[in-house]
Amino acid sequence: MRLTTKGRFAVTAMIDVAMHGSHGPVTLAAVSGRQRISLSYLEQLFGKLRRSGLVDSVRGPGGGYNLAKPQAQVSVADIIQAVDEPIDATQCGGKENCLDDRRCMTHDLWMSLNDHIFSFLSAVTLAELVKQQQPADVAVLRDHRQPPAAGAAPKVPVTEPV
Amino acid sequence: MRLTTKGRFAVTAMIDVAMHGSHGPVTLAAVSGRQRISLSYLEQLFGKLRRSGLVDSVRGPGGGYNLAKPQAQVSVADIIQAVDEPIDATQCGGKENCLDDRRCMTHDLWMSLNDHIFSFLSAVTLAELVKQQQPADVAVLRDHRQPPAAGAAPKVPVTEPV
DNA sequence: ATTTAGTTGACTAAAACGTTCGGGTATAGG
DNA sequence: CCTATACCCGAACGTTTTAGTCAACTAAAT
Repeated sequence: MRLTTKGRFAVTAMIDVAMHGSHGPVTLAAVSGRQRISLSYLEQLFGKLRRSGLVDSVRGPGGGYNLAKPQAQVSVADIIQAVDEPIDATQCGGKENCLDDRRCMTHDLWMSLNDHIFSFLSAVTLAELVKQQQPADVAVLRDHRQPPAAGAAPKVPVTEPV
Repeated sequence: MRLTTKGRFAVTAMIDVAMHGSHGPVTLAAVSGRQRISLSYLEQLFGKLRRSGLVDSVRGPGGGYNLAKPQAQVSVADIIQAVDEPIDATQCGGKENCLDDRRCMTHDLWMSLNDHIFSFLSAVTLAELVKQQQPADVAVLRDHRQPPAAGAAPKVPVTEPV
């Protein structure tokens, strides 16, 4: 699992769609305007998100993108995996001939690291991020949204430091 | 905390130094030969590792690099931070004006993510990696090392999946 | 029909990665 | 002193990835 800024753009955009998609598809033009992400770049990212089954597209006027699944069923890991190239932190591609014909020393380390980070990112869902976002950005939503839930905004659940 | 292959090279090289540094400095030429990493690239990486206080250098014949601290006090996070550019997953550089003059939505998410990954990598020390490596690579070490400890090679401690 | 908006592919500039090269400087050994 | 060793430094290079642009296309609503 690679960690770059590309994945962050995708997550940001998905949060935006989640927050504004309550009554109809969200256009990329709107996301672009709100999040200051290039429209064409968004098109590339959402192409991948769509092919990964994370969003559905609606063409034509009034069209745009909808989440394909409930917010609670979309994790950050899903999003990042959809847009980032796999990267394969082990370089040997799962084979064990990375160094001469033995397995390279960091093989296990990076496999384990991959697993751990993936676990963490899989545990953070869009629903949680949206919930966390609302109180801070109430100003942005002064249009058509229902008021934020009562006991809102628990922080992102960081599995406790080791 | 960015995650690229660059950090892996650094970790691999540090493990190599840790494993072969028991009686004197380890030359980068030796590391290069064993780990198949370009010598000049290693020089760049070790320049950073040295400036970060992770290794000490000894010049001249018989010189090379020594760990500057006990293996148990060097974490993977230390190594990666030394060689990888900070990257600042929040893009706004800690400021909160990423989007217009408000904080961008993913600010908290990525801060939290950074913290979590950092915690994980901080908990994995060189000592553990070396210990884990020995049984698999006994063949490589058929020179001057003491036999591996009795109950050797616990896997890298993955904090359990969520 | 026209407009909206997704879909696709090619193309670009800038950055990062990994490497190579060419020169330095300090030091141990003869 | 001389020389081989090995760290030190910086410039240049080719490749890949980012991030963004552009143009042409398709589907659907009015």
